[in-house]
Amino acid sequence: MSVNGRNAGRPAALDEVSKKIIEQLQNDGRRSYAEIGKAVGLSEAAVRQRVQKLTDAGVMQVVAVTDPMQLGFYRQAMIGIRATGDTRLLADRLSAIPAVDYVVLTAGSFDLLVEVVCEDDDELIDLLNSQIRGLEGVSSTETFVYLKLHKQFYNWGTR
Amino acid sequence: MSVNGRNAGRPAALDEVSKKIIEQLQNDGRRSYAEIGKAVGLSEAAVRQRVQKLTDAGVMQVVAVTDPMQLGFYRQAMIGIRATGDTRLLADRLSAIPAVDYVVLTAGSFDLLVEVVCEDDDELIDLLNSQIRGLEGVSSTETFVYLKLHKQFYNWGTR
DNA sequence: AGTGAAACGACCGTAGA
DNA sequence: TCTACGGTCGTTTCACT
Repeated sequence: MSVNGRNAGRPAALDEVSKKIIEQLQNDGRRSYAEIGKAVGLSEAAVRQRVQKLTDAGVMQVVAVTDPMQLGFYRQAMIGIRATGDTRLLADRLSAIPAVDYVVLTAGSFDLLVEVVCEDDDELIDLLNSQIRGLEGVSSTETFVYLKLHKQFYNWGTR
Repeated sequence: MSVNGRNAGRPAALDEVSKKIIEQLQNDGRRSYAEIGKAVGLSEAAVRQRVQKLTDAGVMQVVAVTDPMQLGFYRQAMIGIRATGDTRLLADRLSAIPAVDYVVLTAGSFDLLVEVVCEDDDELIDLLNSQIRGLEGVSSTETFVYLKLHKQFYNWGTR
């Protein structure tokens, strides 16, 4: 927790032990606390407390991530959007679209970037025409169809 | 497994039970097999076998994902890259840079999109000048600095 | 914040339908 | 591919430092 009870300030840096715990869970999210404890030199209970705290603070979460291709979603794309009006409202509406799995407000020649996951080209075309380009505040879009997702890392922050 | 032992073809669609299991683990990657079994109407051992198979097949993996902001990485950006030569080689070199956490080959006005995670603007500037723009095959870049990561979903494929 | 101990529950291998 | 079961190991709670 932060010193003053708010979380407005910049979070305190993690110590080396917590970083090691996170690394262990980045390699395998189901590794037991006891095993992690052995690796980082802490008791099982201590590891569990730290994981709990890290999770509660939103520093990390243990989740299943899936491979869209393996699940029948053969078409992914990043869509750059130029917008008018409040981009936060637009981001909310974009987030509500099931095929949209990533929304970020940016500075540069796009105001938003959204990643979409589709079953095929037809769904992507429909998505663009019927769901995205029609949204209020979307002035133009540019689509970058994924040819190959080369590499994706989940070790943000610890590297 | 695929019928002929290779994984070249399109994977078979998952049945409803496996989808439910994945959903459970997307909500909480540490949920016990017994608990998941209760939710999907299967024994603990059956759930365990299916999770093992899904993991081995690369359909899903349970991992810790972290929030870069909470770990002191206050600057993220997407970089669009126009390239000459073999983009696969370039993608390999980009993947080797620690600050790069996402590399995708695209069709469109960029040949690659890479996401980077930096501590601050200085690191981002250095990354662009010293590590990315100097790579052989990079003809131009365009940087989209993240103002706010609005939403990120991990339920790719199941939606 | 950490340890240690005891009760409980989860996990894993194996056998069998 | 599933259930059933027993041994082992992990997790949880609590008292203590």
